[in-house]
Amino acid sequence: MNAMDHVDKILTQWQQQRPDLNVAPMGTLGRLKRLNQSLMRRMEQTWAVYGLNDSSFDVLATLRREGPPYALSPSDLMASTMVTSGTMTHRLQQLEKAGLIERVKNPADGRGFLISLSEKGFALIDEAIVAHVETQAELVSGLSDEQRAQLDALLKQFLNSVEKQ
Amino acid sequence: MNAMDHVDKILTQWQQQRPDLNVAPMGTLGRLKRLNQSLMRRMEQTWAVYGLNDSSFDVLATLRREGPPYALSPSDLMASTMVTSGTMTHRLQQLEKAGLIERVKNPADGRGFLISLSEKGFALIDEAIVAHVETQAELVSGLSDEQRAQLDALLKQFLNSVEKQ
DNA sequence: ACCATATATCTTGATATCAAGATATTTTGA
DNA sequence: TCAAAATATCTTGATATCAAGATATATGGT
Repeated sequence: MNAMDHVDKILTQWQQQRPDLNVAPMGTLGRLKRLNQSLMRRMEQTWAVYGLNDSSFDVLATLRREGPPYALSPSDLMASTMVTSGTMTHRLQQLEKAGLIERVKNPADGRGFLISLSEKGFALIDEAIVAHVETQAELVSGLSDEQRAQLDALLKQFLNSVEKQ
Repeated sequence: MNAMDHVDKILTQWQQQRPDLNVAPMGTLGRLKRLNQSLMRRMEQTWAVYGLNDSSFDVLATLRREGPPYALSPSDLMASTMVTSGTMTHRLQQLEKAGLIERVKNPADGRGFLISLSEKGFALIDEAIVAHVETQAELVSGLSDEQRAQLDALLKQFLNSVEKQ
């Protein structure tokens, strides 16, 4: 419980080397980063079972949860997933090559496209999401429901404050 | 406070499309991921002022906080920073080219090296860490000290449970 | 109607990362 | 002592990402 973890050791080292620095925030941000890294690696294993990774799962899931007709523009997808246009172009190329999405010219705007789930893409994401949710449940099982809710509230406030800054 | 954020909208969409799924963990993990992404981007701006990025800062800071003689093997650095050997080789090449580290053959083990901060590397990281800590303080300023401590405790337990799994 | 500006997307070039395998050296066990 | 296994590091090949710039189309103001 109170045992020193990897991050505590880092803070102790800094305190000894640079006692002038306030390293408390470093502890919080360091754990956040390391936790995220561990969580991502675990989730990637589940995605890999379905031939997916973070990027491809992200796009397919965004289209799936949108509901019928399971279609968005690349710009909408960029906004949802926080990546640049070059990254989204690349992701869509891969997914199109794999036959998981289809693209049609946007009839309402000659500059753009609409990206939609193919039948194959729909079937795949609808199956993968079940395994993904199970993995996530397992990952948070070290916290009680109440602790998870507390964490949720703190993260929500934190995220809100950072995105406003 | 209670306003719907980006993650809440995602959960609502899933609930409507797939009411069979328990998406509560997805909220927590989604906020963690998005928060980490926002935080990293902000910290990168500070590192860039010193010609550094996440990778190079990470290595230099690890050597600096180690204390005299500011030296570790590539393997030690890999363990501290959670990257593969190929990644560490690449990082060290860049840092050596920039004159921020020096490498000598490990006299005690002919297979390995010791990586140490150059004078230039020491001066740079000792300056950059001050700005970095200031940025971190600003990033967490949306939480009270008590909230930050609470978050810290929850993250610590969470991290511990995930790394054990 | 027309031009300037904004928008949607793609292209290019550079960097970081990983997994798998290669090489050199050390350690272990019979 | 010596062969087998372990370890430390590097190399290779593939992928994902970003920033900056290019191209095509749309929109707004005159």
